[in-house]
Amino acid sequence: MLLATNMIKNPVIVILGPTASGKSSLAVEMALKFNGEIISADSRQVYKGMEIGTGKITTAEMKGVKHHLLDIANPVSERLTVAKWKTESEEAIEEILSHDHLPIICGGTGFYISNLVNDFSLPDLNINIDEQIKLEKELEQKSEEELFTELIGIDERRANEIDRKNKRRLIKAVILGRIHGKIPEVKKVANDKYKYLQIGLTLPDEILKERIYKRLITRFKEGMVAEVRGLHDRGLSFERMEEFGLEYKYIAKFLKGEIKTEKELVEILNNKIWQYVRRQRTWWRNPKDEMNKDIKWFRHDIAENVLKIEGEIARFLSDF
RNA sequence: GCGUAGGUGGCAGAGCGGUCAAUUGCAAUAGACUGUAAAUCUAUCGCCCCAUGGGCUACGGGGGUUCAAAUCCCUCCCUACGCA
Repeated sequence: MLLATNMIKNPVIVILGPTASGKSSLAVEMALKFNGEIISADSRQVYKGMEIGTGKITTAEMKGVKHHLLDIANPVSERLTVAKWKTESEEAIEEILSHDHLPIICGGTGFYISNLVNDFSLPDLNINIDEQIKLEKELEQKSEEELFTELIGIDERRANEIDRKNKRRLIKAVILGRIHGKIPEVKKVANDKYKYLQIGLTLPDEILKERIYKRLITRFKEGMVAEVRGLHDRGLSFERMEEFGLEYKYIAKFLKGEIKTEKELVEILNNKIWQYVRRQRTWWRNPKDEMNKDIKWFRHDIAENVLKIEGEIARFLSDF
């Protein structure tokens, strides 16, 4: 019985790891074994119509397992952020638990997972996207120094810890400050609702690189460029695509003619995806995030490890 | 064969007598991260050392001018374009 009670925390599984490490299929496998449902923790797969470019799981690959938080936002008119994702994911967890299924968070966006698992609090921004973009454009005109100075006036604590060379963060902090005044200190709330088991998937560099490359080629064959072109035809600006990064950013550049050949495009993407993998690894390596220490890492190229993971989950569940 | 423009660090590409181990971009490596996170930002990036300093080898090869050369001269090799 997994139903929430006041006494017992509920179990939530997290499957994380760098891109192309095989998270999605493992999550499905585990969901089938443990009667689970999957919640995607991917900052790009939340958008409708962004399929091949995000490596989104297909209906066939889901094997009947219910997936949450895919296709919940319109990339043209909406901007999904951590706060929204956190709220939605918690709702999904509750829903899954309510019919006695096991919630399995699966994804590569460490920032999102960290916010959920640490249960960081984020007040409602309460500003619509057009207003926000207008403010961003306005603040973009200012220098880092000016932004920093304004931030000190609003929220000294945040100013002291912020990376004062990172303009985007400064702008966001100033906007938050203008709306909310001092931003409450972020701290880990003692999470009394859920108990998490975090499974990390890894692969040796050479194997991961090869997988990334092969997957890239496959996706080109599946019509990734056409998908991006189609999105653009339906109103998704190249500017916005560049903001999405990776596949969308560089295919947009290709369609604009800034990247000349498909060969060049593949090469650039291959590098950029690898750089992304390294950023993901850096995130999970960060010792300041206490929850990182609890991640149980498994090499996904060793067949027995799937059984080990299964055992790990079974043992974890036996405590509830 | 003649003419012209070039040959610079993994790549692209600045520098054109000293302040150059050499601007910058990319790639590479490490790191940060609380509201766009696939984004954004930072650091390192010839070799060696008794390392906020010192030594060595470097700007196609060789030679020369100069106190001093990636930068000037000679010569050889190579590349691109033009003319034969």
